[in-house]
Amino acid sequence: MSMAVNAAFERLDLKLSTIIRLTEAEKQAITRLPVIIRDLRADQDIVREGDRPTQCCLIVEGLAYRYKIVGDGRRQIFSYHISGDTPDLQSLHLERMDHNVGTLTASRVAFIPHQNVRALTETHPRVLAAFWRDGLIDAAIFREWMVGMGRRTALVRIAHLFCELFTRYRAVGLTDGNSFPYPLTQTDIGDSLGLSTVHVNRVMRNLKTEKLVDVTGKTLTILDWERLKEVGEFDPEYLHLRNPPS
Amino acid sequence: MSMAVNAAFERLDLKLSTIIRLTEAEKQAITRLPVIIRDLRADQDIVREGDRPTQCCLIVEGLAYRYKIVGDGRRQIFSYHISGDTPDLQSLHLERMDHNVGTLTASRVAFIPHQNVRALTETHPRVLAAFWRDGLIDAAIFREWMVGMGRRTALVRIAHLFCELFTRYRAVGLTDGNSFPYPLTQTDIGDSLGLSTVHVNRVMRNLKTEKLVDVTGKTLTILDWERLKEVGEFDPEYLHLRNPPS
DNA sequence: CGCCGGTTTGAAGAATTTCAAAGGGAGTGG
DNA sequence: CCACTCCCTTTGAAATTCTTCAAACCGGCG
Repeated sequence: MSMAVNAAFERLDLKLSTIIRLTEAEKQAITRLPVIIRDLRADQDIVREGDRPTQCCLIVEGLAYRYKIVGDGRRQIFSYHISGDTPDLQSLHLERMDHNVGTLTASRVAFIPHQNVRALTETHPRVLAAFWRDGLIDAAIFREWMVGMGRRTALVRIAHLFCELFTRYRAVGLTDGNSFPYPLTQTDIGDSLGLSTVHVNRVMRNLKTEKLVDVTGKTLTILDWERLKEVGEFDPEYLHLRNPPS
Repeated sequence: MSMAVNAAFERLDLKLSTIIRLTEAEKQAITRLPVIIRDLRADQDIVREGDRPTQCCLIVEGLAYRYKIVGDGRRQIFSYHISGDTPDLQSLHLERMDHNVGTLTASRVAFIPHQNVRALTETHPRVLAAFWRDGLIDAAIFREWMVGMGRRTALVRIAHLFCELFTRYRAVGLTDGNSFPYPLTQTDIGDSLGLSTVHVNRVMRNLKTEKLVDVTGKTLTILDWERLKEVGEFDPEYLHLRNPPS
């Protein structure tokens, strides 16, 4: 297995360990899951609404996202998924996909047959609990986005999203100082937070001129974490991390 | 145990049975969970953000809801919970509550110690899967609300919410023809869908003058289900019911 | 060089909020 | 049984946020 896949499994272990500290045996049982690796280009669907998957995916490298297309072609993005995430674990229990999972960048994805995941959770109940818990955190993130879309202004929402992304990248060791990979377009941000691209653009300019963030190439740098947290009304509690950012 | 509590457990069984058809033994194991019944007045919190619950709750009668209060006192409602629902099952795996659960009406609630739920899921893995699945449907509902807040107009959102409530009440046998219990205020609707009370009022008037719904007392009647579904862009797929409404 | 996806800008328009106040209806106390 | 109160609904008008449309710009890449 490639280094990258091992690293992704380690990030998964790390994430799952946040309350139930897994034993070495449990971590190894996860790492030894049989996988089929696929390399996908950007903007490819991993699973589609209506599919009845027989396998789950683990993001090894790249950025994936969950989304739905509504009647008139508009898109709502629900979440972003980085290395170590398992965005469609729900397919274990919900036969039919009610939304899409796709890649935002070229990505390497590991597919694991449901039967092997089931076998793992049957023999390792604590791993099962960890997977369950992981999905509950997904739901907590959805709720936090709902708060944003329902009750916060565009500026707060965008600042909050940057705080969340930074915190999650940091939790799995994928930040570089105050920078993290940022391949998102302003349209993606808008489709995530319920805003038009034009408005995202104007708010981003504020964040930049206020020296809160800087975007260079496909990297976002947080220039003033304290103030960004304040502007974004960001409290990482909902992410249920063991070591929240200082 | 009172009739009402039995009925609530039957609704829970019904809900959990939607994919994994539970055996009589499994249903009985659920029904025999030890419970402490409490009667709560309207507008009481069942659990609060920051709490570390040692028990889960089952709604027996009444209407509960999950919500969060943001900085300036504004409220975001995430979901509504009726008889047979277990709105804080997540506390089994997420130690600290990241939001509140409260009553909207006077309600009867059954509390079940975590240790008994854990014992049940250890001896009955299929019940565990059913609980897990139930939480995944919660998350699917969150996503659907996100679509609404991000990408649908106020009219569509409100019509959609009414469709959802009707469908969920119907699934547990609590509708009366095309009517269902409706104790929500226009402020509640607004706090659910990210709208002001004033605007909710104006949209409700449209729905009423268009003869789509009627609100009398604390009952909402759907006057034209087909058109309401259409206006609300409602597709019940996300609820993952076995028998979606015709 | 020229294309392409993404960003930026301007100006007009729409949806929705805010503020302020009046109206209604159900329950409570006198 | 009336009067009062409280909560919720309804209405009007002005203000704001955000969207839409349209076009120019920009930087990387084949």
